[in-house]
Amino acid sequence: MKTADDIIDFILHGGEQYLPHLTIDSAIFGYHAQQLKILLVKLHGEDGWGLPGGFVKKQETFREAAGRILAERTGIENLFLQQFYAFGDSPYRRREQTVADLQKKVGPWLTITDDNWLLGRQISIGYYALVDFEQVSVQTDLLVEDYRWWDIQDLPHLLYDHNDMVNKALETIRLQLYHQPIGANLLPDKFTLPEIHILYETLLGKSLDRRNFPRKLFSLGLLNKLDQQRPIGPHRAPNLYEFNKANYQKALEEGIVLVM
Amino acid sequence: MKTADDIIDFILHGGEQYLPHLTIDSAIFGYHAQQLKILLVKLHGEDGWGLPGGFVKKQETFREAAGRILAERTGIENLFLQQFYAFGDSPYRRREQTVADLQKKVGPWLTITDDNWLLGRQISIGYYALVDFEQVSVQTDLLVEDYRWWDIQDLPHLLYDHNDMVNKALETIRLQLYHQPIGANLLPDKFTLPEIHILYETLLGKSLDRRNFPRKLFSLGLLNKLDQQRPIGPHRAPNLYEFNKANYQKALEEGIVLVM
DNA sequence: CCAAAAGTGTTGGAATTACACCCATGG
DNA sequence: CCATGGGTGTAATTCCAACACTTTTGG
Repeated sequence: MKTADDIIDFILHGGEQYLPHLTIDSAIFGYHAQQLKILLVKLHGEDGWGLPGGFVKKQETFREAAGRILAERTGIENLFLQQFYAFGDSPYRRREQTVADLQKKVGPWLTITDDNWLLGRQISIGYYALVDFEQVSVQTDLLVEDYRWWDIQDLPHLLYDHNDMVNKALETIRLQLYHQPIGANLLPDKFTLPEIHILYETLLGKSLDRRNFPRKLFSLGLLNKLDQQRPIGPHRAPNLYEFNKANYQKALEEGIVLVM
Repeated sequence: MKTADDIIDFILHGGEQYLPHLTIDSAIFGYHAQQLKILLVKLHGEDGWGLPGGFVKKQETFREAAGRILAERTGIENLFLQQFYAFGDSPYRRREQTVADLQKKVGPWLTITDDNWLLGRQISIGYYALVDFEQVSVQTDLLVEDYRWWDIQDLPHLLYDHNDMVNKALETIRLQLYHQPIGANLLPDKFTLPEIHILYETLLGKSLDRRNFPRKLFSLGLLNKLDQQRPIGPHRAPNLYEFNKANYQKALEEGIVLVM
């Protein structure tokens, strides 16, 4: 989706390639400077910020679509991606998109006819992703006017029902945190104990004991201690750790019970 | 949906009233004779058993649709209903329904044209419900040829991806059990400790200590002891309990942490 | 040598588990 | 009176939470 012609073709004939009335929207969480952030985009023709999203190709799985959309936006492939909810109930989504609505969005250069595939009620399936902030480089293009990482404490009013989506995604992540390990996709390969500690605190929104917290991860065999330190200015250099991939994978599949 | 004419109208013109390409399917669990059961239906024109489902009206929420479909099938209203997943990835769902497929299903009396609203890829949103087995009376009609409660241990091969749906629903319920109370909709208003005990064991698929189990429910204030017993043949009559509605509701909303 | 952050062990209390005997009932 | 299932308390253990001082580093 690069040139203006491509976009015109998408608006008029996208229905030949994509499923109509269904989008995937992704809450992409990244972690940086001890802050949990979420990636929002601003599209040309839209008035505010929203979650990055896209349509599902007719032969594609939801999962593949979510991965493709994410790769298009962030450049990262093979992410931890999880479906968290299907959205269709908000007043915005129950009101059908009319010819006039759509015409207003696309501007006067295109004429929308009443059989356009984008008309009607749109539902959305939400996926969340946890990414290493530093690996992401967002591409702006003819669709995406701007993008930005936002503190989740400090979100603006988002388009449509996207605030609901963010809240539901966070709620799901917090619950999942008690049954699955999280972090392998939010942190760099090698990280320090304070880093993962603050990550968990940020996700759960509460403070965790500095001495007890690592014990739980160790007792589950999730961490390997490395023989390296990271210099961090005029302070004691913290040790580096990595996830024990085998145990991490096992914990993902079989589930764990964490009490924090 | 009662007469043959209604059904013909539904097949030909349902798209005017319902959202195309989207169904709601419900995993309706009931509990009886110390067995967790699931309600399956067999539709006219289909070869096997599947979950009861239906379409969403254009102005209806998913939630309302799930409730309406459930009420139509079981006669129960105002149920505990929970969305658990959106299904669209299985090979069956990615293969589009063709004119020939649909024609075969509806039989030779109707002619399916290539603009029929039922053609194409169908996705489904799964809801689960927990119901009191005894309150349910299923109606057969021109669509539903037969219905039956099945032991979940003993399910047949279901239509399409419905086995996946049942498994995902069970998995979700088991996880939810640790964070929300369950039972008010599966048990009669008054029940005995052994009944709720075996219910939890059945849902979790593991045995729970007969003396420790009730203590947890009591410590959360979920149960009121009644001054009644239930005669059960030549044995000691077990006491009856009811849920403490206020605490139950609070636990539902705020969440709990159960370790079992 | 100083400021800032990392690292590390122990203890008291709470929560969880494990376990066995008596009671009530209807036939 | 007997077979069956219901009811109940305690002790041992494990798990969890709370807590403060020492070490390292660069400036």
